[in-house]
Amino acid sequence: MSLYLRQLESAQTRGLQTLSSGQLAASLGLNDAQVRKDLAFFGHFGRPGIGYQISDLIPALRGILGIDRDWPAALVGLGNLGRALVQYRGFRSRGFHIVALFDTDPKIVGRRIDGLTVLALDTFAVKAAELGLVLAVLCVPAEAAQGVADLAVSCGVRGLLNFAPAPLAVPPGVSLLNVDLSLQLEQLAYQVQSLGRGINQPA
Amino acid sequence: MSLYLRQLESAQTRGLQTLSSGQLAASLGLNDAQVRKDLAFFGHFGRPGIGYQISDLIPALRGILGIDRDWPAALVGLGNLGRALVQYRGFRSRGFHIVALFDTDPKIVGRRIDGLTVLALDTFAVKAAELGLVLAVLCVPAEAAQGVADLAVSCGVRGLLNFAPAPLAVPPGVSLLNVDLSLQLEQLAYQVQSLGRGINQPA
DNA sequence: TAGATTGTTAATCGATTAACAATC
DNA sequence: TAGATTGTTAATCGATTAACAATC
Repeated sequence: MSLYLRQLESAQTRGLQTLSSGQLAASLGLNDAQVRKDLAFFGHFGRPGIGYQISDLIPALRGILGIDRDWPAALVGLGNLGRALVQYRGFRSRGFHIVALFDTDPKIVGRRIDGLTVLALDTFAVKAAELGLVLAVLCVPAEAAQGVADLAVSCGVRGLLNFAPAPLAVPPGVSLLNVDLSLQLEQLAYQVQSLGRGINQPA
Repeated sequence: MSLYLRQLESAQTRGLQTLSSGQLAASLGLNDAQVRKDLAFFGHFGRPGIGYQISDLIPALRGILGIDRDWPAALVGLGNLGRALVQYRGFRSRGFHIVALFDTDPKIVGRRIDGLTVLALDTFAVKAAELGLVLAVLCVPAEAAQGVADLAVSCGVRGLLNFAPAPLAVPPGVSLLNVDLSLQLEQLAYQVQSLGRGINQPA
């Protein structure tokens, strides 16, 4: 769905008005029936003989993906990765707002990073209520991850983006997305190694 | 495969000698037949009635995954994300060695980061041959990504880990792994939004 | 009307699970 | 021998693709 949205946005900047399932499929390397099925799942967006009206479909997909609203997010753990993510432009461009930074290290608490002051983790509950935090990005060490996740969830956070290489348990009703860079590296190594024997993987 | 390896390593630190497909499956939330099939694909590692010998299977999996050797890697683009990744401990713990840093910005070239001096990108070819670079991590802006990828590939790099939010084209024989943080965020937002209607996703 | 393209149903394909003979 | 567990074949399930009536 995100990928469809990007193709549509790209087509819009190229000045196109409509796009057919065949065109969308080709640009993403998919089957046209697949595209129609995916889009039809959420509603009747296309018109037979014409295709999909780009100007109608883009806002519809934004709504479906939930990026037409603001998602107040906290970032916990201001190590190297955490600091990099605060400034990552991809976060803001899609309706995400990191509105609070937390850490436990007294050397880091109080610092200003990108216009935000790093707060002590034990003020999380107060700030979560105040700012209406919905998402939390975890850049803490593996050992600390579950504790922070529990804290965040108990304060009403409903989505976690976890960069710690630790398997987290969250209650039903809370979304969890793991970004495990070591795992990605292992997969890259495996792919490179297998290439010698003609095994190819899609990008 | 990576996940099996982690479970095996974790079991080894707990002092276990063998693990059955059922135990492995349970700890990862899979079916036992699935585990046997995955492992059998690479060889006959198990013994009926006993299970899998942990001390034999760990090195075997390491070899299969290719993390039993060194992968000299370059990192291109020393912005916030790039600097964070250089210091990311997950990179070294698995046999990955970032042995060269490159950037085009004259303000960054020449700086020392984590014991390495940032080199000008136009010395890539020379260094690639000298160090035997096999992998490259791209933390450059989206516009620059394809150019850097082409350069790296032409210098013999066989695997790319791309953090730029840009679709890259690489020739067959070269592996590409994209880490698109904005995409991950969109997926998190979608999950959180769908939760209200009882749609649940696996972690 | 003829050509294009949708939404959806039926057919195909692949992947997951169950079952079981072989083996420790 | 009896219990446990493998590797693998057969059965099931779900997802992808093809086909087509409906519609612009």
